[in-house]
Amino acid sequence: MAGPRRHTLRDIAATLNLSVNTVSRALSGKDGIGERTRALVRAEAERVGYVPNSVARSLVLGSAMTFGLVITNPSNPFYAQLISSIELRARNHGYSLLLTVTGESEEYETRAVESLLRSSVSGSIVVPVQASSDPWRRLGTVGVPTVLLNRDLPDLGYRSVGTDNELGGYRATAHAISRGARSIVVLEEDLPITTIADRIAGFRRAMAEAGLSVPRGSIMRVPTRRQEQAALPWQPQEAYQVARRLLRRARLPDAVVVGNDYFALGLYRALEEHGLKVPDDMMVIGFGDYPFSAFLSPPLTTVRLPAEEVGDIAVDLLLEEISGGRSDRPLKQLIAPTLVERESTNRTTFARTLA
Amino acid sequence: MAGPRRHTLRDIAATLNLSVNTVSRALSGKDGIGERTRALVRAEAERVGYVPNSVARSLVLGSAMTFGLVITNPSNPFYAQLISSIELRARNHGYSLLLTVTGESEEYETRAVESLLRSSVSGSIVVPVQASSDPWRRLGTVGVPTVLLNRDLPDLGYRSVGTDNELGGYRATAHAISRGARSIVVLEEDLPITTIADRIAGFRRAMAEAGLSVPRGSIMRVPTRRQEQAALPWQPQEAYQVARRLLRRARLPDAVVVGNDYFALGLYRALEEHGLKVPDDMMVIGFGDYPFSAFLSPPLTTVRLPAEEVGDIAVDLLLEEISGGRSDRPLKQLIAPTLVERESTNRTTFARTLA
DNA sequence: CAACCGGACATTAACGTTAATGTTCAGCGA
DNA sequence: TCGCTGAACATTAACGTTAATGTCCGGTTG
Repeated sequence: MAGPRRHTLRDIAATLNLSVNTVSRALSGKDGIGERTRALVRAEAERVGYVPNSVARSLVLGSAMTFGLVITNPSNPFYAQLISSIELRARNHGYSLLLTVTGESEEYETRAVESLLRSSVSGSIVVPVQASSDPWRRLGTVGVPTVLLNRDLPDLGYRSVGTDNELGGYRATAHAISRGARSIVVLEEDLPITTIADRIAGFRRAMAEAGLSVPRGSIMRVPTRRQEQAALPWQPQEAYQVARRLLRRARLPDAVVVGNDYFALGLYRALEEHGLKVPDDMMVIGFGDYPFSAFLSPPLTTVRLPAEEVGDIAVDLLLEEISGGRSDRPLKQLIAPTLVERESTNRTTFARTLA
Repeated sequence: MAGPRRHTLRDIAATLNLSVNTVSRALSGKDGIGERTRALVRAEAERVGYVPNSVARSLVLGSAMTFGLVITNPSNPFYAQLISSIELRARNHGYSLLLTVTGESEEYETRAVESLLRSSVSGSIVVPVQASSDPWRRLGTVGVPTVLLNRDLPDLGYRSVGTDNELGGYRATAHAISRGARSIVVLEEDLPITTIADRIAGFRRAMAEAGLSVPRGSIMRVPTRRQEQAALPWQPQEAYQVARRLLRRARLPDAVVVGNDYFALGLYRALEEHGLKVPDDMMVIGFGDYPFSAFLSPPLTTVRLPAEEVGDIAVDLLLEEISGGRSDRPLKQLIAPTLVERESTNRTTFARTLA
């Protein structure tokens, strides 16, 4: 497969007895070229199957027309959708996508920054592992436009897009309350990211507004696996373990709000093993509206995240940042998620478990 | 964020009164440089935060140390895992990943090829949309090493890795038969790819070996959405529609083997609506062992695909192709999938539906 | 002591493209 | 007819790096 050498502008110039510059201008449609010549050049380029070398182009133009996309875990359906929508929109604007997967590992994240700098990407869209915002600060100092995706690093001045997790947590909780829940437990991932803190804040706000107390043990944490293992479908299993601990309690909550729909799977399993019915014995509210959630038994009420919109805005923000145009958009953009009501909160009889 | 100009080798050379070449050699650890000088250079590079420009490097070396990864749909959990494992291994070998999403669209695929050529990737790993292998032939002629992933294009001489779908289809079917199924229906995606044809071939082989007939209507097709919509979680819904058609039949099959676990979700729903129980009224065998499949109710018996192994081999094959080393590996590699037995085929009573 | 050697660095060229600046010459007006 | 103009092209430089040669010089060798 070690094919023939690629044809360059110089080759075409040589066979047509033209200068390299003329060929370049002819092909890129600039003026100052005779119509006859242009046609000749185009024909020859076509004939030899000329493909412009965008590495050389990048070097002289100082821009690689490439975005760096740094994602923690493509196996998270939300991120998978983000990848798709970002790739599509970036390409529509002429940019390619350099993908890096960090797997929630700060070490990989640091390396990713270095890699982005080296390849002189035009900009980068990043889901930070968080905890430390230092690696990403580096990008800014060197002048790489950066947009934070889904998770914010407030102490950097970067633009960011994400879902309004506080609102999501609020809506999930308020919905449960409106369906009669009085004691609610939250199952959240154990990561130091704004996303999760926001959701919990929303939960607390909804509880407070309803005058409900949030006793100790209302927030349960599901441990996170990192690095290589992050891509593995671990989440339902880990959530299942935590759910079993929950179900050993003397007093069970009326509803459980989970941090993502994988957790709901684990919870469903634990409930089934305990002979408890959703929603009559316990209501479950998910987060993410994953592809399977509408098809669970019972179908899962969940907070739908506007992945496509978030991805599109991320690209738009980055494009604005690159073109340097001040925009009327806010620096930090939060898209409101919507609650999708399904059977897992459709409580008909109110068979409250008694202590 | 339009930061300061990046420091180059020339800057360092100037401040240290050295030649550019010396600085380059000092930093890249080549010999012919005095220890004192090397230390000086390294210190200065550190001080100014020097980052090598890999675009320039790529230009002179003729290799961008980049792989093109062309995937149809990241929202397919199998591909999501492939992306993760390929990215990890590629990066471990010093390669970056240029991601393209085709969404099963031949138009996007053609554009992707052009884009790969332009960016002079060192090689590419490709899930072809298939039907036409022409765009990919182009890569070969220009000398871009290419490995086909998961779907083969037999008429090109490219290396390929994938799962042994024939074996997968066979094992799924044979398992159903071993659990007492005599009439089996297959639900497959409506795509002209080897993957699906192979699975069906495996199904037929298993049926033939058991002396069972495959009447018309045994293979049902689930239509595919393309392009932008390909990322959407459409599959369970479409499969549900097809499953409803199936359940209107006078004579229902003992088992249904589906082309991917999303389809199983749609089937579960349709069965539940018809008041039919899995596995006692009908057994279901999935394909893919998606993250949710172990947590369905009942847990889904399914064919597990060795995503990580396939991804790793894809990278290895590409590396071999690039280094030009003939290897002892076969050109086409098929990894055997394994059957994961769960409750959806654990038939205890044999309540065969009668016509 | 002259010739040689090799370490340590400098100089030059090259990668393929684009941008800036030159050159040529036909056509035109004064 | 002379000089000017501008279209159509050529030439040169530049992007930042690496590779191939060059040069210098102190030290070794016969």
